Amino acid sequence: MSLPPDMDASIDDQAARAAWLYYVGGLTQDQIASEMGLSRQRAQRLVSRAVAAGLIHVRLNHHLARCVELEAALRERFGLVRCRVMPGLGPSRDPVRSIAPAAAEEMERVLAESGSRVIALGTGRALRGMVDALSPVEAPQHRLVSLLGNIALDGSASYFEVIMRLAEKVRAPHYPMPVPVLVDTVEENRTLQSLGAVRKVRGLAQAADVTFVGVGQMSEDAPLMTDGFLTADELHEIQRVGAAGEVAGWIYDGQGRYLDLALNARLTGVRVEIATRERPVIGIAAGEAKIVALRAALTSGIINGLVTDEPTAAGILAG
Amino acid sequence: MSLPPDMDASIDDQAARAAWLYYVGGLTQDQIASEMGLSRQRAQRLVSRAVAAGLIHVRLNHHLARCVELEAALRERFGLVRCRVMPGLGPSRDPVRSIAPAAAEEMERVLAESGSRVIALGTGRALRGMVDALSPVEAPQHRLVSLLGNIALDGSASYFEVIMRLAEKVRAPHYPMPVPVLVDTVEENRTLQSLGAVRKVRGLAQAADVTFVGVGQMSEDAPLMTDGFLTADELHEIQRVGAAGEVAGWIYDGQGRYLDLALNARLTGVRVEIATRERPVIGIAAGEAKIVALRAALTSGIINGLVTDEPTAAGILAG
DNA sequence: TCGCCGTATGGGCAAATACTCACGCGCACC
DNA sequence: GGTGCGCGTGAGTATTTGCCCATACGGCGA
Repeated sequence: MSLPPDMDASIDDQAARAAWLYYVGGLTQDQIASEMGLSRQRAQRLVSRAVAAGLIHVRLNHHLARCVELEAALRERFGLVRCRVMPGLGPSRDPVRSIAPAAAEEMERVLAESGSRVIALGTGRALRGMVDALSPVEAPQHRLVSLLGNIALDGSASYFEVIMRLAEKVRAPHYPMPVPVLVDTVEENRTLQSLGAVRKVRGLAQAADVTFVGVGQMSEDAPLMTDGFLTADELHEIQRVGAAGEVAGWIYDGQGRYLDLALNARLTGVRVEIATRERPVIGIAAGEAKIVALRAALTSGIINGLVTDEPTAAGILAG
Repeated sequence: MSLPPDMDASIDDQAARAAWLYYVGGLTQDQIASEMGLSRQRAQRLVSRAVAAGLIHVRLNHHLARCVELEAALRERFGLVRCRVMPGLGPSRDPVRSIAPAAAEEMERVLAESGSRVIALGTGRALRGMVDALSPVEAPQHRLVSLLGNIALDGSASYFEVIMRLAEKVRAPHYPMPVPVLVDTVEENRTLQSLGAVRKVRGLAQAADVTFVGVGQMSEDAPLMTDGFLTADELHEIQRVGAAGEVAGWIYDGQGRYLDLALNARLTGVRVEIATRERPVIGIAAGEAKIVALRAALTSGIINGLVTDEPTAAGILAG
């Protein structure tokens, strides 16, 4: 997945230019084709490529009354530091599409601070979407630190990589958690935690000025299970003891109190503790399935900032 | 299939929602129509309205190699503090469309500062475009001040209003220059300048931390003439003494030295003096006609920041 | 060298979108 | 109360776009 040297760069350049002419200039693909000396089909492919590759950002420059209401209600009820509610995209559409641009704006707001900040990051599809939607900005004054590893049980590193992508975009020093998410035994965990490198990253993460996390549901489609960290049996067992959701792998109940599980001893990542106004924890999540998990995390204050979509916000408030 | 029976309060809300579904959600206008319970034509109109009203922002998330080169060359040659070059849109297209989003980003960068800043603003189509392209952000810590009035010779106030619009978007205290751009006599000017309110605004503008200005050409299509501040005869006279361009109404020659004109004594606005690294002056301008004016202003350092488009950048460097 | 395979290209076509026009409704002015 | 005006609406239509497919190109292994 390394960036090609030149050929693709110029392809991306062409794509970006075509998309610029299309969306900003308002030219038709025919006009773009003649302007750039291409066939119309090629112009079409370039525009569509630019969109697919995220070379083009579309953002809403208008706060919908309904979303603002929901934001206010959520702020009020849970005492949130930050809250954004984006319009829903209707059922059967991935809500990450909707919240990613707003999450990116929240991140940009932090990155724009001129003072040096420590920014901690979880993992997950929503955070990955956020990073993809982010405009590249030079922000080398900040430090990015991971709350948990990105290596699955089988050793594969494909679990949604967030911190490296982000670091690439903003050119900030970054501290990935250099360990698997979950280890097999308590002893292995103890050994890992004693490593200087791990201790340093943990310390940084615990001192983060702001934290961005996804929120996982504990229903049958729990990310922990689909990503292979839990078996179906383990999931059901944990559901029985009242699991409602999970942040960075740490599972909590319906009131947002962390559960005392055997699993905990094998988790290597940092547990996000109660968020404060000075050190907020922003949850990035949306979807019917996550409503319960979000309400619980908001109730106890595991997260005190939220970016979500309209139906999810309504669902949280309905409970 | 319609989600909530909620009559979306305003037409803009509907338009924004439709555009969101279209651009972010990727629904077709047919799907939007059934989702929102409208006719397809209405959905189409809403989307197009949202685009026209600037409810939707499209930005490029990719720096084109050619533009980066031009930026580097301009930075180097004129010692610029800030420089952005956006892709051109081809001839016969308004270059303001191209530079407005980039100018808005520059402004957002300033607005994102947490410390309090004084931001001075000129007038003109380019600045107006910048403000239109700006995302609304709460930035009440800053103060916005106008470099010149917005009242034309005939008393009309329609001259591109920038500061009020901007203040509305960012909710910052603002200080418009409460006078006509140009008065009839030197005495009138002296009277105006002695007013406390005017003195205060001038003082603020002169102490601005950052200044955004348009740049006017002095060719036959000079904004000063088309906006009615100069007659054709006056323009020709001023051209004869070497006028190359104008910033906030103050005319300078090909080296960017302000000219000593009779007109000056009747101008009420603040003259932008040499920009510094700490107090930069950002020029927002593009177009074939403005190349000479821009090169002059850059040469003497009337402006030390620039947002322009590709052909204009190339033209400036070619001279 | 040949043939195969993956990839990119342009033509054609159906779907989607933008535009035009005629109509209807409400409103203000007569 | 009539009349004209302006705005919004839906139907119809021209344009634009997205997609499929046949084909050309180029690299690679036999």
